[in-house]
Amino acid sequence: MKATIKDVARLAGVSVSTVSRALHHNPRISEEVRQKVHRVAKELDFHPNQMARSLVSRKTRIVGLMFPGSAAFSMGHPFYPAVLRGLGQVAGERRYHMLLSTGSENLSDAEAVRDLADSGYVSGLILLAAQDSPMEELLPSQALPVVEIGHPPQAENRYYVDNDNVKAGYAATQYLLARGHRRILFLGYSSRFFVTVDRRAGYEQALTQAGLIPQKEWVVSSSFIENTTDNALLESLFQGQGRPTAVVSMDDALSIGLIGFLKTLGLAVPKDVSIISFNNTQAGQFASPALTTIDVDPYLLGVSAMQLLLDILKGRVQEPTHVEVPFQLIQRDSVAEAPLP
Amino acid sequence: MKATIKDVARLAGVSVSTVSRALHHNPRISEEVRQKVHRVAKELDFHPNQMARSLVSRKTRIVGLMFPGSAAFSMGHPFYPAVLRGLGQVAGERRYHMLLSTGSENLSDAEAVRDLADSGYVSGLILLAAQDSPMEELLPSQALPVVEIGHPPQAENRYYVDNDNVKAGYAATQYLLARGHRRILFLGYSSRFFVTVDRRAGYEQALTQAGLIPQKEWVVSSSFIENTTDNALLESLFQGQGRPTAVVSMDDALSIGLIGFLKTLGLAVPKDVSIISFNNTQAGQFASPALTTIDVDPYLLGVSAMQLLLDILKGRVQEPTHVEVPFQLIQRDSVAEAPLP
DNA sequence: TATCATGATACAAACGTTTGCACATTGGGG
DNA sequence: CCCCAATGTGCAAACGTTTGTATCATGATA
Repeated sequence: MKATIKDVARLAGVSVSTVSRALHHNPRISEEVRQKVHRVAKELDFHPNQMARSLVSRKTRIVGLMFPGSAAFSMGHPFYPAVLRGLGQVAGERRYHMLLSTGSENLSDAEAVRDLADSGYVSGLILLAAQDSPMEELLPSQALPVVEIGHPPQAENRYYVDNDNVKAGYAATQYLLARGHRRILFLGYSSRFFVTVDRRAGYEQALTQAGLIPQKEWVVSSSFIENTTDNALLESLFQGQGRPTAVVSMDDALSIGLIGFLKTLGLAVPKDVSIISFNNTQAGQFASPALTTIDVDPYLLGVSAMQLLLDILKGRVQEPTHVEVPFQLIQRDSVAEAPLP
Repeated sequence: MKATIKDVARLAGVSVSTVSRALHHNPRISEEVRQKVHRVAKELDFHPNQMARSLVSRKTRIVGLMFPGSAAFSMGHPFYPAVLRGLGQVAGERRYHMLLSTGSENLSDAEAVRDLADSGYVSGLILLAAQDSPMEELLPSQALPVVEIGHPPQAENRYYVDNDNVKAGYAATQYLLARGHRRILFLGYSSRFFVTVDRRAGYEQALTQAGLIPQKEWVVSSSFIENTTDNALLESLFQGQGRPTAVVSMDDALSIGLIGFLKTLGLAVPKDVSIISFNNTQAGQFASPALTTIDVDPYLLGVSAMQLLLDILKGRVQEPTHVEVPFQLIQRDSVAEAPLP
């Protein structure tokens, strides 16, 4: 049987309320009593019952985590474990716990969020908002603070943490332009993803600024796994004279797929085609050639998100804010000077 | 402000206790009242306060999850997301939630488990017990049901879910023996992992039964990333006449590393060396050659573990049990007939 | 010596449920 | 017509905390 606050009170020879205050370092308690209470508590291995505590305080020390398409699915990409590491680090330090959205197969993201909120177990929510989803309307109903990682379209009155992906897309493109490339392809997964949209804006901004006109046909999505029609499209693009000499690719996995694909067309990276990539994964580091890539620092994304949420819960943040996490361009071997025209 | 049971009672014109019983389908409540209560509850979007509920029932609808070296770290390997998917599926169906062990960097596995148990938030624990760890002594103190995935050395009075890894090791080795191989190497990560130990036993059993004598020097561990000394060892083993013609490799990632490594030695898979692998990852499926591998069904492992734990919590399982999850040998292209001697 | 401010502690209500028990209503059997 | 079983409801205690307010010493002030 676990020790309760009453046991501590009895053994310390004080009242229950005194124990409570002593453990909370309330200044109204004398140093002497405070020490004694702490000693007894330790002796009994007393841990306050969180349920009772939460019942009166109307708060828990748990935050809900919502990964797109349920945690288990997204974990396939190294980005998410890294975010999780950041989240867990801060949560652990501040003695919070993390509740995973249990992703049943037949449960939409929005339903999963609602479920988390309704459960009553969490005091706040962290949403990995990779793509647009209809969770807007149901959040106000529960009065739960929400921090999003990756920012939603209309983000004025939301709390979120993100890279400046427009700037990142710009930087990547600029890096290629500076090396003489003029025919630059933009390769992403799907325009449903926020990152794709933002980085594309940066890409077009850089092109325009260099006096080039962004071509709609040169913005392509593919996954190199299922979708053979996309690959046919890519194949036609890379045939012939006016082919791209460089690619801005939204993810290392995509880039690695691309390298293999280009090889089948007789094109070598970076000799014939340069690639600048995103996400700095281990796979990209060991690929050949090793990928020049932009590290968006998912760990820091996680750290910042959890810090922001816990600060909100503590009442230290009032107005909707966002935190920008810096990215870093990592030079390796997948980009070369553009071949002479 | 959220609706409480009192609001429902008032609006339904009955007492609080009647509402409680009505919602729990207590037979003492008349059908008429039951329906009315349910209607009002739905109308108010009433969700019972879990804290209050847990306070009296001394139970929560949360189970704690403990991944080795903290969730975020282990997620790098596709095995764990798959397990998580299974766990989440069952938890979701049965309206349970999952609390992640928040892995601060400076927190041992044992401490993390203790933290979970002490938190008071969880009613049971699922431990991904990949390797030996000193969590034995602290579990009895808390009266928390624990289900382990992957079984510990002395497993008599524990609940766990696992493959029969001895049998799996035997089957893998047998598969090679049946194709004429006699010089078979066993390649693992580290003998600290339970799976390595068990499968090795199966491996040796198969060899012995075929009239061969297991060689201690032919049980090697490597990771092909950091550890160059292991690779030197492997290199010497694969030089010269009496080299292995086949390998039993504990993981697809290891096998893929091995294929590349052998290539540098001028040896081709499966022509010169056959490989049978474990874990049936996507990487192994797309590797060249595609890996012949044993699928240990991590999803089912997760499903079974969560089912077992929830059944224990429901009081439907009394005695320590274990569940064996079947594995499956998937034939692809990394194993060939042994070359003639 | 009586009064008061000060500091330390205790009392008791409240949080939202569940559940053992008491109570009220009904209809049937004696 | 009375009693009793059966059926349906309500009362109130309990779960383990937190916290506003009351109480109690103590020593200083008048």
